[in-house]
Amino acid sequence: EVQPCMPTHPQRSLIIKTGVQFTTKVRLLVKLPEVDYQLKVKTTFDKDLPPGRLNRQFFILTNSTKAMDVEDSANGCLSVEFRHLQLKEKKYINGAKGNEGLLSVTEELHSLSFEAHFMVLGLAIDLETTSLPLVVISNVSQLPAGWASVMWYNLLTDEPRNLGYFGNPPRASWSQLSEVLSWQFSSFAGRGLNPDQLLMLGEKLLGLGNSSGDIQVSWSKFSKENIPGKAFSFWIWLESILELIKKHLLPVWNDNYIMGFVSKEKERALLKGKEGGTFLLRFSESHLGGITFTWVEQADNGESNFTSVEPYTKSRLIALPFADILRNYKVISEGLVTDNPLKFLYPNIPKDEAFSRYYNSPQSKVHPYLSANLIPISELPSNGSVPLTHCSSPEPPMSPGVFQMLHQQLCFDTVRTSKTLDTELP
Amino acid sequence: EVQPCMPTHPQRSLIIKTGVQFTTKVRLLVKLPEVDYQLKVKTTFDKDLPPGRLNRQFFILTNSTKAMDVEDSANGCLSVEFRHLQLKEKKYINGAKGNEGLLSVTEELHSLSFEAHFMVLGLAIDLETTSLPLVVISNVSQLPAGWASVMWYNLLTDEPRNLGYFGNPPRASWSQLSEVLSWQFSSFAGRGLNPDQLLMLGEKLLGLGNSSGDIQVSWSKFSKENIPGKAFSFWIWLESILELIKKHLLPVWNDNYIMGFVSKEKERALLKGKEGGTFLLRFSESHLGGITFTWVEQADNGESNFTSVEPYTKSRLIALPFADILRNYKVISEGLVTDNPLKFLYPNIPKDEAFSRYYNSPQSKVHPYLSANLIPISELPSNGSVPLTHCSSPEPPMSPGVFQMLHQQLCFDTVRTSKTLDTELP
DNA sequence: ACAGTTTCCCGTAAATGC
DNA sequence: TGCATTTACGGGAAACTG
Repeated sequence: EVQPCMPTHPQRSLIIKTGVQFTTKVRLLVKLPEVDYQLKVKTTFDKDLPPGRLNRQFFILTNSTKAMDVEDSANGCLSVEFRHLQLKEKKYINGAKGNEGLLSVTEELHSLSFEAHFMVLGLAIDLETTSLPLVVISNVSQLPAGWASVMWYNLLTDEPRNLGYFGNPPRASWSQLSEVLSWQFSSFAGRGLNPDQLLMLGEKLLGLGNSSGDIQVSWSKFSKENIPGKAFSFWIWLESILELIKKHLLPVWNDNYIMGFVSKEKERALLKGKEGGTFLLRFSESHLGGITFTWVEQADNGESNFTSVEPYTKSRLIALPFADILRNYKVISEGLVTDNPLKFLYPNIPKDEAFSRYYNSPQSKVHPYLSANLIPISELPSNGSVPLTHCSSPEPPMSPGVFQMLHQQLCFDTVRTSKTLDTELP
Repeated sequence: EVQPCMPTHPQRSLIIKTGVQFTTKVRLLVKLPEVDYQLKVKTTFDKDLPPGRLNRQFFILTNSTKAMDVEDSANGCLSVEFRHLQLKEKKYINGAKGNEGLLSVTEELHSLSFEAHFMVLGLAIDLETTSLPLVVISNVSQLPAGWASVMWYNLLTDEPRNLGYFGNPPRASWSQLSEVLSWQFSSFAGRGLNPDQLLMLGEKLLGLGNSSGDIQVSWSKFSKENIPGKAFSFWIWLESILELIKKHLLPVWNDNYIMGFVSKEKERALLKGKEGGTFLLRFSESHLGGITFTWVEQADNGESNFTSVEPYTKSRLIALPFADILRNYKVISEGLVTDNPLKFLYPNIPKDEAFSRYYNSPQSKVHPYLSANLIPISELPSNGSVPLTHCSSPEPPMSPGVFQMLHQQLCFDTVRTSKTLDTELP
């Protein structure tokens, strides 16, 4: 009876930030003969609190009742769009905060309910429907964690409304999960992940050698516990890269010039023996939202030397777009500036052939002034470069597939600045 | 009877942004023998609207009545501090917006009133007092214009509450105004303006040659009309420099290494004949919030050649602090990188002697990576540098003085994040 | 003390009003 | 249509709160 409605861009709806406007729409699927007069729909947040009380309670600030109207578009059925809805937290007057412990706010699931009551031929009819589970956040910094919850829920259950889901969340198989991850990249950026990239992610998440069978991944391992030795979880790390791509690397990513997810070992194996100046682009595993490049030089004794630059993050890329960094990169050693060591994008694409379309022409020079530009540079420690060992790693493929299903379950309409949740009355 | 209260930092109080919390405090000056029980004070925004109705109307969102209490500090008199006050605009129900025309929102003056009523020995006593005129803004982008109004009001009138002031604002003499400008720099940054700098500002505002007598400056010329050929007024330009100093140049400014306000002509006159590589720092007159440097080179034929770099603005200085720009600046010409052309800060201070204390050591290098730095560079057009003419200009001095008076009239207390307006009951 | 969470509010962008 | 003004909200930081 209750159907989540159709998708366009996955703008991370189903996450609502307090104090920020959102939009939701309900459609009446059945044709009601004589009820095209005022049919009012009321929307309520967390209408029937489940018996296990929630940690936090919210209410809709703005007017939450509105009359249905014939829809503008084709089919002419009745619908209402609530705009400018806003959520606010109830202040627990007498310390009644249900603190169940355990669950973090981004694991707490909520819902919007819609009700309509009317009479047809002397018959009182009550309609009611409910949105998919929602996550409520108070700051955008919680959005990545909230989105992890929405993904995990919709990946693993068909229940339209199991608000206690994260009390005991099921595991996902790597094959399921890797599909969602690739879909995140394709929907959020435009290009998904290839089998090599997914393999690297699988090994990172599950440990080397576990990539053969279809291993189960726990919710905690995916999004809650930190990667060993790091201060962030797997998903938070991956999400920081999505963000970096979206803001600073979009065309380069979509044109497939960023290998991105490669282990350092594999990176060296790939570059080994390649022509001097061959480089590839890799996302930082040590810092959130960073991208670095590694290039190879062939020493006279036949050894390959590898050098990597400190990862560039958002703040650097704001100052200088990534393509311009690649274009003008220099190394300075004892005051001597070397030529750009980056010549060929792995395997052998001349750098400018790959990247010149993204170069920004230096800004127009106002006449009496010399232009003020920045060039990216690395200072070589005077004791010479750091030699690095290398090793190889395997790379079995992995095929896409569940895409359609996910597309249906996870996408939702978004209208302009605010989010739209779309639901239908039976 | 009504006295504006004492100053500490001029954090631009008297400007209130809608939807942002502010704080105000009232003190009872007379000792009331038997009234240390509940003495309630009510604060009202724009209590007695002047007959010429205001364009916009605001009200205090939060609770505006509070009981006086014995003050914590020394003197033990009664006072109330209203915290978390917030202003919201009234929506004119029936199009009653008084639109007097002419006045912009930052010229519209408002006020806060405070009232207390009580009985002493059977005598009903009403106390009432009012703040200095306030400017209400809705976005920080209006703050510079609002602050201009506050300055102009307090500079030129002693009336505690002439809300129609900007209907016909008086002119200021340049000697008065230049004091306030210098005071803005000293209070906002830490170092005021010297006579040479003020002279340049005077010539810029009044035209060359007008700097001898004590010319009158109109409000419009100061803050409303654009500088000829520019898209901003004199004050908006000056304020953009204050902001630049505060955010990016504070120690360098306070140590007096920024000449800043020099005409291009005078700049060249000063540098002419100086040792090659002598440079000085000048604020951009063409763009808001920009700083540039000009250096001189002595050609073989005995001529001086001057070169200036495109002004650095906020966005560039976020990427690379100004001192590091000076430190590492390079010029590239046909692929050849020259040494840093900046050698001596005018008149003859070796660059590193002046600026090395501000240099940022390149960030710690995470071991396996090469550091990722930016260096500031200018590309010399291949047709060679741009020759520039030069001329000299006079420089009579100008003495400070009214400082104390201004300090009393313009400073107001600020408490933590929010602004405080301080007023006293008679 | 501290970590998780919310609030605050600047500054940019977009929307709105005149 | 263009300009003046307000609203929206991301993002960093401070404040809160168990």
